[in-house]
Amino acid sequence: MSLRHAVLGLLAGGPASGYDLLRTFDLSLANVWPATQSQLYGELGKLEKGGLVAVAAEGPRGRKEYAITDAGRDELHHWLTEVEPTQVRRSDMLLRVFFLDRLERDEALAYLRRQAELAAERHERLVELGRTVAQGDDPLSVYGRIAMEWGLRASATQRAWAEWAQEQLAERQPPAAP
Amino acid sequence: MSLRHAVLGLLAGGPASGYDLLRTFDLSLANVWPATQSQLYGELGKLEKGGLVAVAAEGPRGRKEYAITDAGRDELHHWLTEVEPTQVRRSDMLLRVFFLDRLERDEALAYLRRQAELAAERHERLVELGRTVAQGDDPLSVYGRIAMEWGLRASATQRAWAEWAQEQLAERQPPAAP
DNA sequence: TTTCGACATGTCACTCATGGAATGTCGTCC
DNA sequence: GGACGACATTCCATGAGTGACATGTCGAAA
Repeated sequence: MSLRHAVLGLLAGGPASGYDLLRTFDLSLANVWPATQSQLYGELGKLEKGGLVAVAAEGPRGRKEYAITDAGRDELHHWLTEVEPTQVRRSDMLLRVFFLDRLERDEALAYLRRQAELAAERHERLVELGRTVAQGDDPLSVYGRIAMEWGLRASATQRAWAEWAQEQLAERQPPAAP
Repeated sequence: MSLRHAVLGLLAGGPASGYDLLRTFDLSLANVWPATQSQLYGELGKLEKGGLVAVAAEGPRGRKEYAITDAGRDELHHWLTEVEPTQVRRSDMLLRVFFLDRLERDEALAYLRRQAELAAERHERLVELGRTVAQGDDPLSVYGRIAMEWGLRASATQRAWAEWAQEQLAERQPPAAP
């Protein structure tokens, strides 16, 4: 439901072709809203049919440059200011936690340890990403950094949680004496 | 992809009908993996066809009580110990952040303020939930509390982030003098 | 000049998820 | 004994996401 708004949001920054958008997705939005070719081109077609975007120019290789229309701008504004974000709830990482008692104690601890590791890796990757890109002062970089900060805090939180959970488990069920 | 494992995980704790599972979902797993009737019954059918669960007994009103099979237990164990959780990435809340420069400053601040509010509400709801249920010492309660702790920390983190982001915005673009 | 990589769009088949509706049964309370 | 709420399953339409495949063009370098 939100891909259309992601497209509108990007086109609000200037006209672009499907191909352009695809690269922008990979570069900046991939972490919060990945999209495949088929989805993107399909969505562009639907948006055009709905009058929210229009073909502004045609280039070589069949390139079609899309531009946002006034109707599209209205829709984007409405989505940004009036539609409540749906909180993400599905997490197979947490789902597994519910079933940790189906495992041996060591296996359960290993699982939590692994989650701490993964969170640490994700954190590291974001720090790295922050060093290489998004140093600019342009709006997308500024807000990109704010979004990235979310990722940094989230991964740190997850790591701390996974370590805390290991302690809980260790305290609760001390291993049998040899 | 994980609904099947959620079902297997629950059935590993004892046989149950689709209806039973549905209620358990609503009570305990709803926060990490919601499921609808149609999905659940569909999944049970597929699992039975695949030999991972079997009808253990039939009751009144067409009730079919399903039990996990050895193959199902193997699959569950495999999923718990060897399959890496897919990190959740889609977030329309963060997607909007990228487009905040399309808004007036006040609108952008209002958006972030609202996200802080929502996080605080979610936190409050979890605290409340923690008071009313999950006081037991049974495995599902214990691990349920660990999962809940994740939610508590995540919502606290999100709130702090949204407040930080407001400050960033306020510092960066001081309102024009009157 | 040919060839190769980047540019560029599009389709298909499949699975997952959502939400709603239809259908019927059992037990209990009045 | 009738009405009602809880129990219980199944079907269907729609839309979103995935991944693979198909097709073709342009520019530059070897």
